[in-house]
Amino acid sequence: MNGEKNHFGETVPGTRPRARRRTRQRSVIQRVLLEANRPLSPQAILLAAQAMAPGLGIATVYRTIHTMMTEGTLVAVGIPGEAARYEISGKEHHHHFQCRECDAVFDIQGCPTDDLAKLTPKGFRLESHQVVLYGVCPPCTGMPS
Amino acid sequence: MNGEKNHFGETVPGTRPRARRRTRQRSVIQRVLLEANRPLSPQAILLAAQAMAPGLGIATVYRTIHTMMTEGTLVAVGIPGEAARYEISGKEHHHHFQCRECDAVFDIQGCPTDDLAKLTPKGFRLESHQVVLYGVCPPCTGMPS
DNA sequence: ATTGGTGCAAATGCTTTGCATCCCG
DNA sequence: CGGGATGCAAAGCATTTGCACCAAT
Repeated sequence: MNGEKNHFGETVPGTRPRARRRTRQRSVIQRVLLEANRPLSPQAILLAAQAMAPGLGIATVYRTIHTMMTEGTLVAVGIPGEAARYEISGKEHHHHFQCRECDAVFDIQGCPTDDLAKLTPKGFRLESHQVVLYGVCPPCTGMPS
Repeated sequence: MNGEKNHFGETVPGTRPRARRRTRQRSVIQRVLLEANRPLSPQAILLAAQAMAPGLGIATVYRTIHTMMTEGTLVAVGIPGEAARYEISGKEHHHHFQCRECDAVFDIQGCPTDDLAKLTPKGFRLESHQVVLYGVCPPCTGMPS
């Protein structure tokens, strides 16, 4: 999947230009997620990370997301009809609010755990949950900044 | 995007084999969604619909989904890290439960509306919400059928 | 005959993967 | 030196779109 091919379909070595390598890109990605303090899409992570580490590739972002999800240090936040966003786990349990106007997702505090437990139908075992509120965020309601 | 092209890049008419046409595929798709009575992915809708109407294409599924969403007769249900699923709206307000084992999504009754309203931070305007519970469904807990 | 719905396939866009290379120990 | 991490590009999929053709009016 890399380098040029000769007439026989074989890879010609050494045809790829050198790329500036960066190590421990993972730390850059983690920093981006920590500083944002709200769920980000892979593309948003890429943009922010590239500002700190030019040349960082999208594949590294996805691989890091996958690794951290496996470790449990990152959690996915799903919004209907949109790409998943991700945020550092280990924070206090919380939920999210998405603005219909600007699409941004915000963390919100509090959780009606007990009330949700009551919704669980008989025969089902409840393990976790997710709540997403939708509406309009302060900037988009036209409030003065 | 269709038919064969000549050496000048022009479309050669009549090169596409005839397709069996079905009309009002929309009604087929609606029926699939109604009978399932739980959120389905576009691919799942396609499979079920093709059983009733062979030759029905994926494009029609997506177009119908888009039309119905615009009308408000269909709503998207988002699950983290997965493709959106869709279900007929107009039912009573409700939420969802996803089984970790088999990935199926079920409707559940009840909604702690007031409790959720209390979570809304100052300055935000709440318009709607979504709750997803995760766990294990009865068949997957190893219960006798 | 006209209009809208539809199948097909190409196009688009996001995510994953193969490979060679590079970094660090 | 060797193993793991990374950039790049191709591959893999899901979704959207262009077009011609069919169906119902």
